[in-house]
Amino acid sequence: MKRRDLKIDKLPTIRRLPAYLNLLRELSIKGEQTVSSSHLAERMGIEPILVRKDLELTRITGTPRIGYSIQDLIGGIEGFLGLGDTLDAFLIGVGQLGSSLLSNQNLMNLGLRIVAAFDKEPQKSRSEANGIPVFGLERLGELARRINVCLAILCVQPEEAQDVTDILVAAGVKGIWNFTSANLVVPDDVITQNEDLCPALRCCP
Amino acid sequence: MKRRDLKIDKLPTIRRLPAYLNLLRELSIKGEQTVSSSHLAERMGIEPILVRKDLELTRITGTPRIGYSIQDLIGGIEGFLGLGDTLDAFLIGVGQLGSSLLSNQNLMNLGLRIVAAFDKEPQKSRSEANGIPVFGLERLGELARRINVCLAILCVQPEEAQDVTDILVAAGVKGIWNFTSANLVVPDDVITQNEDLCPALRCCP
DNA sequence: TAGATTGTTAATCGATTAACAATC
DNA sequence: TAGATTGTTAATCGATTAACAATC
Repeated sequence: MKRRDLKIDKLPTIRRLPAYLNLLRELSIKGEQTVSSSHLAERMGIEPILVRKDLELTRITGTPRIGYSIQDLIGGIEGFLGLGDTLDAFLIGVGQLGSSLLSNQNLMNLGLRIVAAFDKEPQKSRSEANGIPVFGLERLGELARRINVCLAILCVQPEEAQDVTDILVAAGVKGIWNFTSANLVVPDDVITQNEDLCPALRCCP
Repeated sequence: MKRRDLKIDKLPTIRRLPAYLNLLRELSIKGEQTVSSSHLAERMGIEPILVRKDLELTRITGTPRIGYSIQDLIGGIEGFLGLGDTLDAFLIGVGQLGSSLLSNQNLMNLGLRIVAAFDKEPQKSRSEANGIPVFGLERLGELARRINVCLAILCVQPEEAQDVTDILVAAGVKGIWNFTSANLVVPDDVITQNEDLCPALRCCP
């Protein structure tokens, strides 16, 4: 069964899967073989039944009284998330946040590879250190078409975000990971994920 | 009516409010006076009725045929989110992501002020540039108690995250904004918001 | 076997959407 | 007035939780 055939719309679950993965890898390193839904639940701060529902999506089944095989789950989640086959991405805007992402090991772990970065002032940008070339913004459209990436990471100024987005969409990019505060307008077949740093500040009285 | 008296549990709405705020400020700068729910909805990529429901929470009412007063909405959302009264926070872990947050203007806009930063190797950390002192991690507990901040921003290595969290919780911190991949275990009266950079990668086939 | 844990089926809860009356 | 837009009330939808049978 291909990923596309599965229900894609279990968004809350999908967002939790990477957290399960982290936890499972940690347990695996500790030498654990199996894990129960209640243990995972406690570590995640959620209910065991929710864990079981989430894991159901990966098609991995557990064993009553034993729990789930950690290796199976790792494989199942990686497979479901499409990790393993690395996903190429562009990064646009090599400012402080952008360069921080360029060197972020987590992205690699998730199977994301930034193949090129773009900036208004490429010579100024502090990257290249990671071996990733930084091009001028004017080359974005051309290279997006040529290299045919489907994911872009947006770290530009909010005012520039929509313009850059339009270029990306025109070039066939299907996913935009938006770190700007701009609300992007995109066609229906393009997915945006906003990571605007807006905490639910109301934790404090 | 104090914020505390309002229903706090409209989480999806609360998470959308900062986005409305950005949009409204933008419109305000353009000289607009009023805005309709359908216009906001289009810009946000959601349904007009959802916008009206969201705005209901701020207690600002609109006018049929006219829409909402942009100034009123800005004030209402700021009031609701408790912006205006600045919230003091600690930042722990002044690596690349940490220093990027230290200089992030967005946080200031949201009324968040980082009053001190901590790092295992404070002398190595590249900050202080922003006038924010960087202390050694060993002083965290003491200073958290003395300065009495209620929010902390966590940018340490995942392995250190739980230890640092325990110190923070013991010192009375009530909100932890977690940028690590660790799953933090905290008491019920402490809120964590995870910003682990885990995109729903599945946008691409 | 007895007991723990999974996985299924049904119930609840909360968020979104729909319908429409109110109103400027 | 006529028409656009709000705000209310009800319906739908989806996610979480509960109950419990299946099973190792």
